[in-house]
Amino acid sequence: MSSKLTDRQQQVLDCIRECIADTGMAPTRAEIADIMGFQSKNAASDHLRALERKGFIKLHSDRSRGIQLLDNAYWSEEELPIVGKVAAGVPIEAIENVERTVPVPQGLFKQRPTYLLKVQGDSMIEAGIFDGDLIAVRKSNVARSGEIVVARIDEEVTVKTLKLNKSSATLLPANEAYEPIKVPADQLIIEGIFVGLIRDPNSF
Amino acid sequence: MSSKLTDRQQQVLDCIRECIADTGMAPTRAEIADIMGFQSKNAASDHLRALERKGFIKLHSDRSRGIQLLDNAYWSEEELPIVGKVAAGVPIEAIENVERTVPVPQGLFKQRPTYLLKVQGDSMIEAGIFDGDLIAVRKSNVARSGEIVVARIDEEVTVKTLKLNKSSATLLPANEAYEPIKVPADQLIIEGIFVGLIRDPNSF
DNA sequence: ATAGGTACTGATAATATGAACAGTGCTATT
DNA sequence: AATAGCACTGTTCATATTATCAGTACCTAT
Repeated sequence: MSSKLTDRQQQVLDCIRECIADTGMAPTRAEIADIMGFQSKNAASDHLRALERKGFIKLHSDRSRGIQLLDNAYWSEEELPIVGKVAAGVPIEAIENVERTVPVPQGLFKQRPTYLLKVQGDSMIEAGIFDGDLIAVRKSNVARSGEIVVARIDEEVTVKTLKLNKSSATLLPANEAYEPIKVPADQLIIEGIFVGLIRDPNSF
Repeated sequence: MSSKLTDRQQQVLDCIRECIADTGMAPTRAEIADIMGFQSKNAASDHLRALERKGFIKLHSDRSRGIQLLDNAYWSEEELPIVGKVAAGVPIEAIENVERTVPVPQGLFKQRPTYLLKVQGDSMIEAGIFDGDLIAVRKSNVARSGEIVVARIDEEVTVKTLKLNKSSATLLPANEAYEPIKVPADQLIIEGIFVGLIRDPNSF
């Protein structure tokens, strides 16, 4: 239903977004024509109809500036639990008790996280993941090679970059001081995939 | 200047907020009158003038639905603007146009950010700030030594760790490949303080 | 070759909306 | 007692804005 936009339609949509970001108001047909360089207001009308038909905006008929953005409009917020601490160095602690929850809106990250983990240790600092950071994790039991994953070995949970070979998996730290961990494929349990990071320098 | 609102004025302001949250459009005088139960559109006009005089909204004259919620009102919810890109390497780009907005809840960071900046360059990688990261910035024109700040030199904006001496300031990169920038105290303008970081590995 | 989508120009009519003015009643302050 | 701000009703007028119709031109798929 929501087919793709043409270049020109995309430009008009961007123009509407800019207007709203700029003034808080949606533009009129005349304003769109002005910004886009149309001689006729109807050119703008045509584009708006196309954008509505393709599901990107909603037009409120007979209302001034009655253009409503639809696609990225629905950010519903969700409280995500911090389910525990995860070692970025030596694996230490298991995923267990919910310490507290943090409001994470849908749409903050491209992939929707399932829960948050507080990072302990410094084995991922070269990947920009520091001690104390919160990482957003999407629950998954599979992962592709190269992704940063939350993995469980025995009863311990750790965050590392995953490298998959034929029959074995390697958990790669991002810190020269640590050694890669090689695990037989059947002993490795993927808990989830790293989909975002939140850092608060003022949280202790 | 921004004196307090009367109960009725507060109600009108809330009504405007709701309208915008609901439909994306500001209400007309007639719609406000309708929602509030006024018999006359002018009652709404009067309230709008009062709200503008007290600094809560901006009225765009002769424009339909030309009601703009001002600073304290507009972004106080959750949507924070990404106001531009900032160089973490060599300063390149100025704070300017709003690209898009991202929903950032109140309690996500200890200090409430005013806006977000997209980081360009790698001069802060040892501080865990990577190219493409969004940094949350609280607007401020003062900062303490040791804080990570967004600073403006001439017309260029950059993010660095601030070190203050007697009469001069030093902007310290977190990357061995870059040199500290020493600036006379009067040529340095602090734009804001780093209060949080958001990274989305899937955003591109 | 015909139909439909895209991408416009140009003009007119209908209506939505803002602005201005003239009032009323209340309350708090000087 | 007078003044000012608040909180409205009611009306009129100018203009901002949408809606619609009539065209032109180009391109693609049937």
